[in-house]
Amino acid sequence: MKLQLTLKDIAKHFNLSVSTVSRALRNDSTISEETRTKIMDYAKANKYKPNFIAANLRKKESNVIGIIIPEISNHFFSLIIAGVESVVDEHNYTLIITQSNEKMSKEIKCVQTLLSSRVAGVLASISKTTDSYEHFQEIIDNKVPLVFFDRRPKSLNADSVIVDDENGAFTAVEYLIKTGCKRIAYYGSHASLEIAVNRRNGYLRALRKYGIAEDRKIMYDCDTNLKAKEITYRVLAMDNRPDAIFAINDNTAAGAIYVAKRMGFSIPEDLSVCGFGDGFISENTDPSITSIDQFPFFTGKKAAELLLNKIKYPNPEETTGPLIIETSLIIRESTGNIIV
Amino acid sequence: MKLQLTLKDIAKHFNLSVSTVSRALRNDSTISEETRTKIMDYAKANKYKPNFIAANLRKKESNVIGIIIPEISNHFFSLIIAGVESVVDEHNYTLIITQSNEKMSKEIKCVQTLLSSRVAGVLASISKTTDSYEHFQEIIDNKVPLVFFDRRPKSLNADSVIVDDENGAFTAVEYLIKTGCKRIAYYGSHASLEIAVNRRNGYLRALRKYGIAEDRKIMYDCDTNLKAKEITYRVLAMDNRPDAIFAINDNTAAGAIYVAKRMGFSIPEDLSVCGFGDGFISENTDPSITSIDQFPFFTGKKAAELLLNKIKYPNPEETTGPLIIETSLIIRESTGNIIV
DNA sequence: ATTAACTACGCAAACGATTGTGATTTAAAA
DNA sequence: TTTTAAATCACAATCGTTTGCGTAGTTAAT
Repeated sequence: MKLQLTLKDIAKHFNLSVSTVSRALRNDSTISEETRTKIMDYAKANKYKPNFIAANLRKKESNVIGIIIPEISNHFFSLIIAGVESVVDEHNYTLIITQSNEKMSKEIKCVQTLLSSRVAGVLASISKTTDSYEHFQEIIDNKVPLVFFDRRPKSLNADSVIVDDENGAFTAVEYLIKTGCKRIAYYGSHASLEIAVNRRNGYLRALRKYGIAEDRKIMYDCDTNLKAKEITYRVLAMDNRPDAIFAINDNTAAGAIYVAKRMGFSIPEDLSVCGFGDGFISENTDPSITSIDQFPFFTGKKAAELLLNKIKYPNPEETTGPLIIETSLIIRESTGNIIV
Repeated sequence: MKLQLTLKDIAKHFNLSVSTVSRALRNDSTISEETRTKIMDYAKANKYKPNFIAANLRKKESNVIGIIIPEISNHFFSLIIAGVESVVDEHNYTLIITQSNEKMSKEIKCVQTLLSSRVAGVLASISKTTDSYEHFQEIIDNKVPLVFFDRRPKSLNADSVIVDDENGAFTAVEYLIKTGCKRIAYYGSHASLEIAVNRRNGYLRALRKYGIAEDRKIMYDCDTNLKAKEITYRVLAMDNRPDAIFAINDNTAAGAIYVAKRMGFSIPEDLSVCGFGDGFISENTDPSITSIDQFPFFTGKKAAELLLNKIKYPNPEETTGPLIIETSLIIRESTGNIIV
């Protein structure tokens, strides 16, 4: 048995030329109806599979798009991948997934791989440690379409699909205020991440709007479950303790809740807690966590659609402004009711 | 600016032949030291990227391996992907990810894509709805190495890496018994899935070992959070109610806990609950859930290693027995202490 | 009957890399 | 000085497709 049937094999079988077979399979009308069906039937019966490699080489185009993800097993990103996959698949493209593991060195390697694979376009979310963008510039220089999602470089003129973190945070904090919270702590992350800055800004804007003074003493650098478990004892034991905690992600919120319950606080009566990101933890904690849904699947879809559009209508110079995904507040049990 | 530098471009620049450039870049000693470094320097300076497509076509081999996943956003599978990616990357292969969405029709399409992409090998976990295996047989017929992970077809002679579900379930239930539970309910899944059957068998074996009679009345077809929430009211309200629940996955266990708490039962005093799979929900519920870790990252690693080994040392006929991943019981708060 | 216009297909050159073989140069051996 | 072998590199085929162009053979128009 031949390993893989080729056009040449089919041509030989019918005593035809390779080009005729090729055209017949693409249903080219310059080939007679009779010959066409004859060839197509034979191809189907013998499970002919076009060699994408050869076709792509010849056509100098590719049906694969590449994606660079900080961490595949992160639920948020895996949902983005699912969204991307849904549209990529629909358009008969193939997805190559690479993972940076939040390290710039690996991220650079990902770019090399994707470029060597001559992908038609790349989707990327930069790693936390990335502080120079030459590798991404190289993608642009090679004129392969590039779209960032969620996390994007500050100093690069490229398309992107980002979440409206600022508004999301604002909405969450405003909601806390409307439920009667007057002293809201912030558990955030390093200013190096744009999303962290934006969420913090949303938090601050909400405070300002309702005339609540910003207090640095209850704003923490705390973005993991573990850190929240460490810090929350101190936070809730202080004089003039916060009556709410707004955390940059649900894992952190869960850590805060864990500690608060063990310290005897009841939630949301004594303390309201709100997370961000709606990982699926938030539904399973007790109480379940009020949070901000970022619609990662939708984000992935939009990013892929934008990329495919750029592939279809190439226009290297032009980049539209970022596509902004609006968030949604999901109210659960860890916050109180709005006071009218 | 040229789109992508090729060997021909470099050759032209130095007035050398393409073959010389090719050999120089692979550090072939038949090319003079001087020419070699000259070429390599130039290539590096101008960011030459070998065209994998062309190389693969010529060499009739591929540096990409494909994976077929039922659902990417499932945490278990995303961890498997991460494990796969880690070894695939280490060996300078590229990963193409396809998703069956638990549908056989899509799964067939995935196989077509992978075969057309002339992957060097494929990793697959079959979808829940797959009931014929011709598409996988086709992979084998084409002599491309194939390794199943976690879920495998019953009637196909292929390599696989599977979790020792039977022993895992046995260990969990034995532990429940040792903590004093005498009437253990089972929340399981359809018999169509091999893993469901195995877990159930482990459950039954543990009961037998300790002389506990199997009772069909407390064995349920219940494998989601929602179903658990529906069913548990009834389960815990019955006469002679169970003093423990062993659930086929953590989501289901979380649903049971949710209801049990609301019915006023305290866990684990009144009711022990044990899950399976150690999704990261289990750490964040209250109480956190005792569960069975399946080591998905490790499973992915092993599957990838097995596949790469088959690629390296092709031996189409021979398939070793399945590689079995042992599980581990993670004791948390939803179960009691062992009674000595 | 001659020319024009189709129809249906084949030829051959690409795409970019790899690799066996052949050719030239140079230096060493006889 | 001639022979030989090693060192360097070029030639050309090849992987499987695609595609512009050319060419038989047929039909229709003049």
